[in-house]
Amino acid sequence: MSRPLNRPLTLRDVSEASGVSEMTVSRVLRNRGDVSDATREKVLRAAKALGYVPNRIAGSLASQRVNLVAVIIPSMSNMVFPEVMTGINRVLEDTPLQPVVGITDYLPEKEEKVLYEMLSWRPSGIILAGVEHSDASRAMLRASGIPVVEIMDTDGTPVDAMVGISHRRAGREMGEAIVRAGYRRIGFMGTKMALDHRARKRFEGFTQALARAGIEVADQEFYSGGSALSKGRELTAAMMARSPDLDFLYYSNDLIGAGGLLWLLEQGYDIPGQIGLAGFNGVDLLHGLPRRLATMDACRDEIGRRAAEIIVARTADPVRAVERIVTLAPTIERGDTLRPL
Amino acid sequence: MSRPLNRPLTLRDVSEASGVSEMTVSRVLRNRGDVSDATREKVLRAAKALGYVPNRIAGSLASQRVNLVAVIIPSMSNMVFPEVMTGINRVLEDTPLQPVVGITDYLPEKEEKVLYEMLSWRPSGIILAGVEHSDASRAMLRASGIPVVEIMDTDGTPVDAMVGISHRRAGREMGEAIVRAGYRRIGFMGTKMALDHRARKRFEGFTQALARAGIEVADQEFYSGGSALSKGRELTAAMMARSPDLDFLYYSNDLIGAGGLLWLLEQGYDIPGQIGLAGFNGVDLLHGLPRRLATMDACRDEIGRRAAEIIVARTADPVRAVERIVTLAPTIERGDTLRPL
DNA sequence: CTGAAAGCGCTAACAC
DNA sequence: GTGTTAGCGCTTTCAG
Repeated sequence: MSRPLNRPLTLRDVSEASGVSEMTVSRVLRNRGDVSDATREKVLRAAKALGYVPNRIAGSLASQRVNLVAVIIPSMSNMVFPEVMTGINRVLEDTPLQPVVGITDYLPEKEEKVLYEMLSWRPSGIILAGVEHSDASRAMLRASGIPVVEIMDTDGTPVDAMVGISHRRAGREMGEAIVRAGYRRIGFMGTKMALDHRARKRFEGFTQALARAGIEVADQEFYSGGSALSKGRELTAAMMARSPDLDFLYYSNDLIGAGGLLWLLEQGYDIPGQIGLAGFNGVDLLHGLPRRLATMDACRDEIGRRAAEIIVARTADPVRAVERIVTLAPTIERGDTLRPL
Repeated sequence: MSRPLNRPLTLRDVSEASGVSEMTVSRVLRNRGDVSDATREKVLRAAKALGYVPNRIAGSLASQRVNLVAVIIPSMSNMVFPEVMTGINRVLEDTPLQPVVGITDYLPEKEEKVLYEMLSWRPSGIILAGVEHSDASRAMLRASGIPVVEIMDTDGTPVDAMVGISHRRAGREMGEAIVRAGYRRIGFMGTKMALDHRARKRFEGFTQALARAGIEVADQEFYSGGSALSKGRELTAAMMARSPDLDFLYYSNDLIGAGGLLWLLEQGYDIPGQIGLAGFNGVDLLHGLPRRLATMDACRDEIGRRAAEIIVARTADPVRAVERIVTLAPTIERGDTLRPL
């Protein structure tokens, strides 16, 4: 029972089946130019009957237009990125543009490779996460001659356009809020940050805010891999054993924060009196936990939307000036784990 | 400060810059055929200096080969699918094939549209979720003449190949395990299942297993949208208020199950003595909860891997016979919420 | 080992 | 409204 590996149909097949020239068939199928209703009917019928699917490879080569937008992100399992994708999708849905996703696994070399692959398809625009890229990547982006939007982070200089939040500032503001709420013995937990620039920047902003208040991070711990929730438990248990006098824990993401929260509640800690907690991201998931973790929205959906809008605007009219740098302002959600002022 | 919307480079540019014919430049860039080291050097140097990125549109048209694999899934925020993607990626990484993702939002019309779009790029293979598709979609798949692997679910007839688990059987087995553990007053909570065929099949298998034991589902509730964790709480609270005598709750996914678990623990229920719980999927997240929810692994990663392997095998050698139907066998993880036998 | 010619399937641009 | 012509940038094929 082998399937019929038959030659794919071409415009010519539809042309012959309908008795209309290839050119007119092409016009009908693309809704371009005036075609009489009679011919249109004939063509559509023939195309459907044959099951013709146009060949965009040929079409794109001929028209020098490719309605693809390359979206390059570090990971799909990080929750954050699917949400950014949702924002992008919503905007592109109303346009002829189609997103195509590439994954870098947070590896600069892989980013370079993926970018090269993507560019070889001559997309209409590129959206990529982060502002730190290899020299080769930057060169490719610049040479591509297409709109490029770097997203998530605005602490840096974009090749072209940029949409995101300042993670340094996000960390700083959370640090300030914590200090203002009266906490003094503060621990930090997060991913190993060698390649996670945004986590690093949040940490930098955070320590800076503490420093201004004359406080140092009392304890810290970094992890990699594994289920974030249980990591949060483990790290928290270990840190509280080591530094039982801590009165606040700042987590680099909500999931490990949630794990810590669950553990502390089980141990009978008084939250947020005895100890306060905060995470980062504002993930939806938190809404089902026993307490709402204090966090900061990363504006994921809006970042996706704004980035896509820039691509759309530039694609429609490459000349018109559009905002090049969009800095969104995340707000602190105090939840139930950050003492009220 | 407008960017240089310059003409993209072509092989010809590299040819002229290096003084080597276009044809030989092409050979060097694709590592095909024998080229002297001297020329190879010259070409590579020129290409890099110019920042040349080949045009795959033209290349694919000429060679009639496109190294893309279309992957069509309902959603990216469902956790399940990113994990399937991971499996697919791992296999394709070692090949020239590249996955391209399309999202259907569980809508048949959208699936049809996305499929059409994808096919218009003449991919080397298609992986798509589910076995229920519109007639038009099936027709397109059949006419495409390329390997098609339907994934997740094996309760149905594939167009070509199929990799997944039997959701009907999964539901049945969980039902049997619950009955065997001695539970009798059983409630069910899940998504509205009009378009989620897999959830529906699990439910069918589940009720069938209960029926065989002379039991009917004592209460049931369906939801849509919202944060799954808090939905789980709400649904559970409502159901326990309505049917306080339930001794088991079966959830159509782990996230709402986790929400229910948290709520029940807070209310002081004795789990699994007074009331037992089970979900579906085996999501990693559960490992950080106060109790491990009983669940059933959906084999997401393996499904992705096996599907990709089929595509790879068929692409390498369209004639060689490969398994057409791969039914994986998920096992029950009893966790801490299903009474031991 | 290298090059020249032909054409992949479609569309831009121009006739009629 | 509809058809004709000439490529798009590359690779296949064949000749040297």
